[in-house]
Amino acid sequence: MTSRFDKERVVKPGFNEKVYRAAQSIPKGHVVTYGDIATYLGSPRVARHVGWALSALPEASSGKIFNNHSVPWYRVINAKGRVSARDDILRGQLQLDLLAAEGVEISSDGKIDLNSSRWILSR
DNA sequence: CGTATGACTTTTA
DNA sequence: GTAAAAGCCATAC
Repeated sequence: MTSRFDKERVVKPGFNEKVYRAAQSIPKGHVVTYGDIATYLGSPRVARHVGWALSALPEASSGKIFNNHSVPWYRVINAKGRVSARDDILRGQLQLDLLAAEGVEISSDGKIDLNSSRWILSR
C-alpha cells in the first residue's frame, strides 16, 4: 500500500545497488560526480546518499566488491573535480593515485580535469 | 520521535 | 579564484 513515504522517494531499497552498477559502468580513465549519479538514478538531491552508499560498500579482500565485481569507487568524485573526504583524507590521496594510474589528467593542485575525463552516465 | 551527521551541490560574499 | 552558509534527503543514535 501506499504510505505517504512511497510517493516521490528516489532512494529506496536497491538504490545502493544502482549506485554500484553505475560506478561499474564508468570506463577506465573516466570519472563522474556524485550529482551525475544521483541525477542518473532519478534525482540530483540524493547526491549525498550516493556517497553514503559508497561508504557502505562491503569491503572484501583488496577492495570493494559488489556482485563479484570490483567497484571503482575512486572514479566517483565531487562537482569541484576534487575529493572531499573529510575525516578520511587518506582515501582522497589513494583516489588521486588510482585515477592517475588509469590515465586521468590531474592538475598540479590535485584537481581532476572534468572537462576531459568526465563520463556521461547512460544506459 | 527529535537531533546530529554526512565520500554533496549550489549560492552568496 | 577560494571560503562560508544554506539547502536536501536519508541514516544513525
